[in-house]
This record gives sequence, structure tokens and C-alpha cells, in this order.
Amino acid sequence: METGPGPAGCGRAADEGMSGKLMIEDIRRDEAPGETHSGSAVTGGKSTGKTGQIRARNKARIIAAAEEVFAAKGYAGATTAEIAASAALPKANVHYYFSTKEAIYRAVIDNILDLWLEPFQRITEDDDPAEALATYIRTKIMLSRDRPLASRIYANEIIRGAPILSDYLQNDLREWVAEKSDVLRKWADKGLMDPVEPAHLLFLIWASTQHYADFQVQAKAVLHHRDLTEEDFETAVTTITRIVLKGCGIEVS
Amino acid sequence: METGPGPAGCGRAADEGMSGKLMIEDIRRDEAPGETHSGSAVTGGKSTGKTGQIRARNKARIIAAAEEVFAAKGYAGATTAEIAASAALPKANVHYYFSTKEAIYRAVIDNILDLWLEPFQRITEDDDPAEALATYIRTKIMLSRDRPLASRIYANEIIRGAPILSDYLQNDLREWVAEKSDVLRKWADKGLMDPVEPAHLLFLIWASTQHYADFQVQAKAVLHHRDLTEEDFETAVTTITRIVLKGCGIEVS
DNA sequence: TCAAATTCTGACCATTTGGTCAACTTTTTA
DNA sequence: TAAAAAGTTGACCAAATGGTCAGAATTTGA
Repeated sequence: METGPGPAGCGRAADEGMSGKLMIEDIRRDEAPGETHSGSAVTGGKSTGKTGQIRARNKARIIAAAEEVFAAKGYAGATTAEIAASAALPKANVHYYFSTKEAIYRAVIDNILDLWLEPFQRITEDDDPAEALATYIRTKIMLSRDRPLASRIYANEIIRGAPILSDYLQNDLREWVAEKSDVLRKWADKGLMDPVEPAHLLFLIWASTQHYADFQVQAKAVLHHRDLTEEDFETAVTTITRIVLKGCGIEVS
Repeated sequence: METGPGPAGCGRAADEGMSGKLMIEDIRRDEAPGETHSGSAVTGGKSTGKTGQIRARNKARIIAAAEEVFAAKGYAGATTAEIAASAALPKANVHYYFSTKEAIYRAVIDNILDLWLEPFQRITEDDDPAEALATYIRTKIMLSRDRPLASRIYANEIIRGAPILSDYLQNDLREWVAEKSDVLRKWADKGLMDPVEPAHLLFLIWASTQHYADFQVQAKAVLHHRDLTEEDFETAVTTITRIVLKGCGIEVS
């Protein structure tokens, strides 16, 4: 029997001060011994207080290292030893900051979520559809370019059935999609675009943009055997944007 | 150090008679003891000859069971014990047919590849763009509906960097995409569609159709908490088809 | 400056896991 | 029908892995 991250549950974290940037309930749970410092897992960076300096720095290092390992090997395939090695820390030291492998994983995922929804939030009814969608698509592609590991980890989590993100999917994401769907419907009502099934349009955009991170080796192999270039990403933006806008009957002003 | 499937290499299999349906080089490699029977791993099914009856049946059972486990847990997360349990066979019996976990995995992947490229091959220059693309999109969505596990395993393999499929990506897939790109360009030349970057268009179609298998829990959570219905898939087909065709400036006759 | 708090780490351990094996049973073949 | 071939399986093993811990080293605060 797999020991993996228990099927959701996500006990609310009553822990550290986590700069409340995030409305999403904090996935984080059991950390290490005496957590009494300031600054979030990574965001905090150089933190403010004098204490927790080392702590914040090391946790960030571990999370960064873990991101690489989890992205390449998946949850089960990642070993704490490899994460430790990648962070250039003794394994026991890693366990000083994160009591379990799952805790590391949660921290990594937690870290990714802001990144994921922020560009999404910016779309509002008053925006110009063409510009709003174009910007959204571009932002998503750039995220695939700049944070491919984050994208892969997210993809992996969802493919596995979202063992620790099911709460997030069913609450936060669901709600936000409902909101944005409203926006899209309003645009359609105003005659600014065709009445396209909103959620499915969003799926199409997510899928086709994240593809460049998740399926990077495939794109690479198919396009020219070499690493994707700036130009590739630019072409991706152009192609997807054009198809989506024209496909939805959106006039480009 | 991970023991995972070695980075490609894919030694050509000189083994069993594999009904040569597939041009793709057989991934399969080390099987069990005395392989001298007929019928492919699964396709063969009830096979023809008298011998190999049990063998074919059991291998198919193991592969089917393994598909479930690999899809849910990923390569590393899957255990031979769980695969055996899922196939309702003793672990030692599984190892009688497949000497290693990697061998099982290769058989599973091998089995998926036909499935993957067959609908793709049907697109030719003489087809009507609208109809050809519509059919392709529909077929892909139906594949996501009917074989979600296969899709997830493939996605997982690519996300991990295609450790055993890199040969396939760089040869077969690459070549086929080049061919189909030609078709798309010809269509554009004939004025049947806009000159869209072919490979990126294909990426968009692949990504947005496979999304319904790979990100099924997400789609489920976002749409209505329940399993995707026939109608959901139908809406997906309609939405994607409309956007792609209109977006590429393809007239629907 | 010195005690308390925090951080660091090598050694260690229980469990899991992929894989082996020899004895046994069933099926095939002649 | 009997020997050969194929299939079955419980018991076992070495390696890998997540996690613990006690003591040493360093940093912090008064």
C-alpha cells in the first residue's frame, strides 16, 4: 500500500504567520519542531525579523531543490535523499525543516498555487476581450517558459487524481471558473464574442499553454530537437492567440 | 539513485512474432523465459495457434492491471505487488511473464502507441480540411473518454522526460508531424485555411483533447463535481472543433 | 560573556520493494 | 499415457527508502 499524500483532507494550517497573500487555504500542515518565525516558506525570502533568517533561507533552498526532483520523478519517485543532495544539505537536515516527504511536497505545491491563479484573477467584465484573453494566453505561455517545473508538478498532481489538491479544485478553482465564466458570458451577451461554452474555452487555453511546459520534450523533439527558443514561445503565443480570438469571433481592435 | 527505465536506448526486440501492425520500433525487450508463442502482448487476444493460450491471456490481464496502477501512481509509485493484486495473480506469477517492472511498463506503453498514432495517420492532403480536422478532434476526445488511463500514462511518460519514448518522439512522431505539417501547409496554399503554424496547431489539438483524460478530476471538479457525462464530451468536441475550424479560417461546407 | 535556543549531522533502524528460486501442478505433445 | 514443456506459487533476500535520535556546533538575546 502506497504511503503517498493521503486523499485530500487538507487540515487547515494553524501554523506560522504565512503572509496571507493567498486566499486559498494553506495546504501546508506539519512542519518541523518549533515554528515561531516570520516570513512564508519561500515568498518571505530575506524575511523581516532578525530571527528565522537561516530557517527561511534553508526552507527555500529545500523547496527549490524539491521542485526539481518532484518534477522529474513524480511524488513517489522522488527520494528525500535526492532532494537533500540537490539542496546540498544532509538528509537529516532536510528532515529538521520538514518532518516528512509529504510535508515537503505540500510546501512545493502550496508555493505553486499563487503562481497559478494570479494571472487568472485579472480578467474582469470591463476588460476588452481581445486584450484580456491575449494577455492571459501570453502570461500562461511565459509561465510555461519560466516555471516549467511548477507546471509539471501541478500536472502530475492532477493526473494522479489530485490527492492533496482536490479541496482546492472543488472550492477555489471551481468558484473562480464560475466567476470567469460569467465574464465570458457577459462578453457574449454584449456581442463582443460568440457564445462559447466558457469552461471548455478555459480548458482549451490552459491545456494548450501548459502543453509547452508539460510536454516540452515532445515539442522539442517534434520542432527541431533543440531546446525551445524564445521564438518558439513567441510563435506559440501568436498561434494560440490568433486561433482562440478568431475562433471565438472576437474582433481585434 | 532511481532505478527507473533507463534513458531510452530501446534495444530492438528480436522476440516474439508481434503481429507487425506497428511501424514503430517495438519498445518491448526482455520478456520472460521461453517466448516462442504467437500473438502480440494484448492485441493477439485469443491468438490463433493452440499454444500460448494461457500466456496471451495472462499477459493481457497483467498489462490491463498495470495500466490502472501506472496511471494512478506513475512509474515509480506503482509496485509490482499492487499490479499483481490488481491482476489477481501472485506476484511471482507476474514475474514469470515479465522479468522486471520496467518490462511491464514497456509492454503497457507499447500497447498505447498504436492507439495514439492511428487516428493521426488518416489525415491526408486530399481530405476536406473541415471534415478531416473535425473527425480527428472527435476521435481524440473519444479516446480520452474511452482510454483515459492510456492517456495519463503517456502524459506521465512525457512529463518525466520520456525516458523510454525519446526514440519514438525523435523518429516516428517527429516524422509524422512533418508529414502532417505538409498537409496543413498545402491546405493553406490552396486557400482552404489560414496559414497557421502547423506543429503548434497540432499541439493545440492534442493538448486540448487529451486534457479531458489527463485533467479529468479537474474538469470534473470545475464542471459539476460529478463524472464527466456523454454530454460533456460532446460539448468538448463541439467547442474545440468550432474554435479550431473558425480560428483557422476553415469554411464548413 | 554565557546560557538558551536553534541548527546541524552521522549513525542507525524498520519497512517496503523488486526480484529470485526451488518445488509443485497443469497442459501439451508424441 | 508418460515424458517434456509450460505455468504456478510461498518463502526468501538484498537494496533502497523514509524517518529517528542523541550529541555536537552555531547563533541569539540579555
